[in-house]
Amino acid sequence: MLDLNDKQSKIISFIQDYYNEFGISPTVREIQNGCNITSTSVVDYNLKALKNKGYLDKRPDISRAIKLNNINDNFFRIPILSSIAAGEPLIVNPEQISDPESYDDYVELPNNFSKEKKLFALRVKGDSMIDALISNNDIVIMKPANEAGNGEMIAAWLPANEEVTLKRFYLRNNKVELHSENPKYDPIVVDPQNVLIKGKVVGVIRKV
Amino acid sequence: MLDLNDKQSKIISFIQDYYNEFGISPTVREIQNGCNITSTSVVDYNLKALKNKGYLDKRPDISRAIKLNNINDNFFRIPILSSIAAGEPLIVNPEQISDPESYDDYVELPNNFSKEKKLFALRVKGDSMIDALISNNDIVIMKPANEAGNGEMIAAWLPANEEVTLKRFYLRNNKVELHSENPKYDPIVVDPQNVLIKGKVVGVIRKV
DNA sequence: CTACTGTATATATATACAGTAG
DNA sequence: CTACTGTATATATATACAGTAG
Repeated sequence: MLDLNDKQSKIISFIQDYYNEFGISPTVREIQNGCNITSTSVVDYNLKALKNKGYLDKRPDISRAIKLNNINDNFFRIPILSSIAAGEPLIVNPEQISDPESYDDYVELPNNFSKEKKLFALRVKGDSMIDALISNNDIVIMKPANEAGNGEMIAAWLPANEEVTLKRFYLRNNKVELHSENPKYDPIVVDPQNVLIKGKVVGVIRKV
Repeated sequence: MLDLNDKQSKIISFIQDYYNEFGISPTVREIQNGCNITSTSVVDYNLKALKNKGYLDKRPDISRAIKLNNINDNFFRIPILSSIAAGEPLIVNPEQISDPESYDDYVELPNNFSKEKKLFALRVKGDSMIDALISNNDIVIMKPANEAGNGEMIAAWLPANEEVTLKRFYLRNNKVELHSENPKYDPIVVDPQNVLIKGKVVGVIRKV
């Protein structure tokens, strides 16, 4: 995508927000007022520029016919932060996800999947959760969380190993036990300060 | 929902179709022409009636501000026809699904889930596919199909048992073998004429 | 009452146009 | 050239209004 100046990105945001609120696109005049622009000509001028840059489409002479090229109002996008149990660290904290649009790898979920929209996803690598019916390449949908109850399926960051892993959480005798759902793998037992819970599993998606 | 007369359901369909094509709602005049209505007043009159009946909403004096109350353009709805391996027959053939909107039980999938939109879904009952990582209450997304290749996961109708079952398909020595993915269950071996393939599994969705 | 016909009209709206500044 | 200012204007558009028919 080509760069946008301040005015143009403000126009895009305004159209997006207006669309989210009303389900239709704003008029040139509404953009003018909403973005504090001096005249409709300037809006027109910048809309043409945005059209040339590929950010939107417009039907001529038709009211409210601006269409942003990546508008999606009926499902929400959550980023696939990284793979898990594959040695790669989570690049960012799930709490710090600012703009899901900026991630290349994502899944889109219908709005009725969950009321909670601040979810993220991880692609599962390996077979450690096979007995929980989660296999290699499945996408797990996660809700950000810092703590967990016994038996909950969580993604945890292990600083010692520098990896994120998908496990069932148990706190026993002041130790955190992370259980795989595969008899091949023994539980990981660590002190609580050596494990950082990143989120809880709220769904699984697999394409066959 | 209250009943609609011919003209009003035609108007609703026209708005829906127009929206699907252009991503915005039509004007009163476009509805007039598209539905062969004599004057804009009649459109206005019927739009008010439709608003009162709850079929749409409208912002006054605003162009193209009609919003159908159940418009969904970014994901598609597929019906959950019934449960499988639970003794209940499939009520209809998946090929005969006319209007996915008319089913009470459904899942909504983002448009990018599959190019094929004529899918249906079944809710899994039982543990016969546990080794394929499909468990009780999972929803399997199916593509309608009448035949299958060896090893494919299919939903099949067994007239003798009057049930739909989820199995892996194998054709060996002129017999159809339907294999569970659970060592607890023996394969079902039947003559080809005693089994009707209904669809192939294309996805699995589970909410935790 | 409901369900229109036919016409008029105010305004919502996109866009053109003549300048201006760097 | 780019990026505006300020104004004008054609038309796109929603809606009102006076009737009419059953």
